[in-house]
Amino acid sequence: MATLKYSRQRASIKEYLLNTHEHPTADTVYLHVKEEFPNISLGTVYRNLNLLADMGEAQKITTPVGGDRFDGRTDFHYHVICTCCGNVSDLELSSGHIAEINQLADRHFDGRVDSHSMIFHGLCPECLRNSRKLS
Amino acid sequence: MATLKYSRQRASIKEYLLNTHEHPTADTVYLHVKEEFPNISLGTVYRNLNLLADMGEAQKITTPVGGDRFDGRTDFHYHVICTCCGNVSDLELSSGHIAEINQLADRHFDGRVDSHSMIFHGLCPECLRNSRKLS
DNA sequence: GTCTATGCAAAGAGTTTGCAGATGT
DNA sequence: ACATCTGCAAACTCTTTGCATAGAC
Repeated sequence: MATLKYSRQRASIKEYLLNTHEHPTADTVYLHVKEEFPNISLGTVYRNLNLLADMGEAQKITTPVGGDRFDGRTDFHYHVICTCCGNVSDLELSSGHIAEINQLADRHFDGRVDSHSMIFHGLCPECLRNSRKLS
Repeated sequence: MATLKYSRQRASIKEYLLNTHEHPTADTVYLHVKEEFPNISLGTVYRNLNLLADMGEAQKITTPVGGDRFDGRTDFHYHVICTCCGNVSDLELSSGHIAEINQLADRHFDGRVDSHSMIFHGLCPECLRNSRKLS
């Protein structure tokens, strides 16, 4: 089995993920890390994002539109995609509520339900404020 | 605005979606409809699947892995992806429960939550039975 | 006859991968 | 020294699109 070896590129990618709340796409990560490593390639970014996700040091967020997004937070939480501006915000529910959703589903299913991935749609705080001004 | 015109290809695609529970990918739909229309092209299948989804006569299911899947059922319901065989099963929750999830999220969010898309992970009935035999 | 839908093939977005050389341990 | 990681580019998967022709109304 392959041993993981340090790389400045991966460290930079991880640091960026930990310091942003933007839930960037791979391409956004690429453009950002490119400022520190002008020669970095998109392939390297993808390889490291997938590595981090596999190690549980980042989360991959599958969205219905556009590319996947990445999150440096590793604890389980949800995301809200703003139907107005497209931004992705974090949303916390207690682990009790999370487990309840799985149990609820499991009770209504012939097989077995272990987990779920859910993405909410709505308005981010800023777009909500703007929509109120207009009315 | 463009008027929708009948086409045998679209009718066949819709009929297939209504008569299967397999939640096929576009490619699976293509291979099936090809039996009736050997010259049909994948582009036509995609165009019609998107048309049906836009008209609310089918649902597009975004999955974390592999291509999107399509469902002829138009009422709101959930899906379970089997982590063992990859099949997609239907799962019903009452509209009360569905609304409750949105309200729960809305209460914990600064912006506004309108809806959600959720996919469950677990074992389909068949794989669950098989896993019990082994233990 | 007119406008939409089709088949085809090319292009597009997003992502992965093979390889030779650079880098970490 | 040796294994892993990088940059590059090509390849790959899934999906959309432009265009000439066939089909619906």
